[in-house]
Amino acid sequence: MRNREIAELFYEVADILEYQQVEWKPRAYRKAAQMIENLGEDIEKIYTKDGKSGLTKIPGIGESIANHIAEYLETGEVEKFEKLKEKAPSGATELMEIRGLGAKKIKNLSDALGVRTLSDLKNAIIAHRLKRLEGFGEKSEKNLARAIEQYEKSHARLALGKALPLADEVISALKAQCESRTSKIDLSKIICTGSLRRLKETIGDIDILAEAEKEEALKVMDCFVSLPDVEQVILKGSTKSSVILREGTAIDLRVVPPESYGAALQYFTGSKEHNIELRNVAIKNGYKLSEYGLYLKESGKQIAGNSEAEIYEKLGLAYIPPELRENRGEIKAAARNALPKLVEAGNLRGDLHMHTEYSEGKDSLKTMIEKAEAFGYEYIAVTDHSRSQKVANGLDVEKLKAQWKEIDKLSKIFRIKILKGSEVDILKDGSLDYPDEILKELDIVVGAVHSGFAFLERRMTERIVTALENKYLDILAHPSGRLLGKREAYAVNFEKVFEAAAANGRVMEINSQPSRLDLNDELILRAKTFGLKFCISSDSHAVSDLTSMRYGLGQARRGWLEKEDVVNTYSYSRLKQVFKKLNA
DNA sequence: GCCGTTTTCGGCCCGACTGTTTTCAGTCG
Repeated sequence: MRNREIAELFYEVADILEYQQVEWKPRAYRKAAQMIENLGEDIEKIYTKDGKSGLTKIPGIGESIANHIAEYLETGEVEKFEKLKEKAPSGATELMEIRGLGAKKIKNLSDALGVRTLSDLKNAIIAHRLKRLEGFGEKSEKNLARAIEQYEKSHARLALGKALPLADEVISALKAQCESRTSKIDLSKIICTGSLRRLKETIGDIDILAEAEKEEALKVMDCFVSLPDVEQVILKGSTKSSVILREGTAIDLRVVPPESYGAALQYFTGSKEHNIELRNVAIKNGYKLSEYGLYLKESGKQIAGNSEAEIYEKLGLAYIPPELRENRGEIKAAARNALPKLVEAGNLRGDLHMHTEYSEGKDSLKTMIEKAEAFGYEYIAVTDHSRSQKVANGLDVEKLKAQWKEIDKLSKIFRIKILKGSEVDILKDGSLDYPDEILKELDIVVGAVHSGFAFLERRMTERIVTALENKYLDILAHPSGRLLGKREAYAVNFEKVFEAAAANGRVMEINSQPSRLDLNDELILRAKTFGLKFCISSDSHAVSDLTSMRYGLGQARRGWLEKEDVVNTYSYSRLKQVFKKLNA
C-alpha cells in the first residue's frame, strides 16, 4: 500500500509549485493527493489491474497525474518532480509552515534578502533586515519571530485523547466567564467544531463556535482572550479570535449571530474538502453557501442558516454526521439517501478487552467489573496478558486459572456477564501463547502482536495469517501495531490479513486507547469491504480508561460502520453465535 | 492540472483579519 507515500509526494509538489506561484496546479495536486489518501483501495493494485485508465477513473486524477503515478510506481521517482525539487530552495517547504508566511512573501524574502531556509530567516530577523522590505514592517518582524518560536516548539498534531478533554475544559471555562458577564449568551451553543468535532485521530488546533448578536460578540471575545490559560493572542476581531494556550495548543473562536449559527457550525466543522464539494453542490443548484448561510444566487435571499440540518436538507442531501465529512463519497451517498446509519454510543453493550491487577492493570478485577456494570454493560471480557508478556506481568497458566476461580465467584454477585478472556501474544511463528487445552477453555481469545515489530512484511503477514487460522483465536487486537506519534504500523499486507480474517470468521478490533486508535479509519473502511465484523474495545488499564470507548467509537463512525458491523452492540445471546466457544 | 445539467476552454469556495497600504494584498482556514 503506497497510497500515503504518493499522496505525500503530491503534497510536497503542490507546496513547491505554490512557492513558484504557479496558478491552480497546487490545487490540482492537493486534490489528487487527498483522493489518493482516502481511496480505501491500494492504488498500486488499481494500476496493476487496469493501468492508467484505471487511475484516471479516480476523481481528481487526469492524464498527466496518472502518468506521474505510473512513473513513480515503476521507477520509484518522477523525473519531472526531481527537476522541480532541484529548482526550489530546499528550505522553501519548511518556510511555508511558518504562520504568516506564504508563497509570495517567501519569494520576496528570497529575491530581496536571499532568505532560503529557516535559519536564514532567523538571521535576517535578528539583523532587522526585514522591516526595510516592502510589505514588511516592525510588526511583521516581531510576529514572524514568535511564529518561528512556536513552530519549533510544537508543530506536531495533538492526539484526540488529549485534545478532546482539553477542549472540554476550555469550553467550560469560557461558559463560566460568559455567564458571569452577560445573560444574553446561549451557553449550550458554545461547542467545538473542526477536526475535533469530526473526531479525527489527531488535531491541529481546537476550534470553538459560539452564538451571539453583534453587540454581544465582543464580550464573548473578551472572555475568551482573557481566559487564564491563554498565553498569547494572535488575533482578535468581532467574529474571529485566535489564541495560543500555555501548553502550546492554538485555539480559534468564532462568534456568529443566530441566523447563521447552523451555517457556521457546518462550515467550521469542515473538512475543507467536504466544504468545497458542498459549495459546488450549492452552486449547481443556484445557491451560494458561506459560513453565514445558504443564499439564492440571484437575489441574495437567505434560505437556510439557523441549523446545520436545514442546510443539508435545502441542498437535497440527507444530514451528514460530522465524522463522515471527509469527501470520501459521503455527499454522493447523501444525495442518494444511502448514508450508513452510524453506530452510536448507546448501541454498545459490552467491552471485550480490559486489564486488571492480575497483569498490568491498575485496578482490581472486582473494581473493573463494578464500574463496567455501572456503565450499564451487559457483558465484559477480562483479558489480561498471556505468559510471554513478562514486562506486562503476563499470567502463567496457574495464575490464569486462579483468575477464573475469582471470576466464577464474582459472577454470582454481579448481574453483568463476565467472560474469561486473555490478550494472548501472537508469537513470532504465529502460534498462540497458551497451549490448546487452555485456549479452548477461554471464552474469548484476543490475539495481539507485542514483539518482533521489525519483521519484514512477508514474515509478519505469514505470522498474523497463521494466528488468524488458529481455531481458538477470536479477535485480532490493535491489528496494525501503530502508536500515534511514536511508532509506525508494522509492515504487513493488510489485504491478506483481511482475507484470512474473513475466511476464518475473525473479528477486527478497534482499539480505543488514544495512543493506538487501531484499526484507524482508513483501515476500517478497507476491512469493511472484506465483509469483516469489528469490536470496539477500550483496552482499559484502569477504570478511568473505560470511557476511552468514545475515541474508538469515533474512529468506527469515521470508518462508516453501522451497529450491525460491530459485534459488541449485539445482545449476549447473539454474541454467542459469533464466538462459538461461549456456548460450551 | 482537472473537469463539464452553462463549457473541450475557461473556470477553479469564500470571507475575516492583519499590517501595510491610503484602498488593498497576503495569508489563513
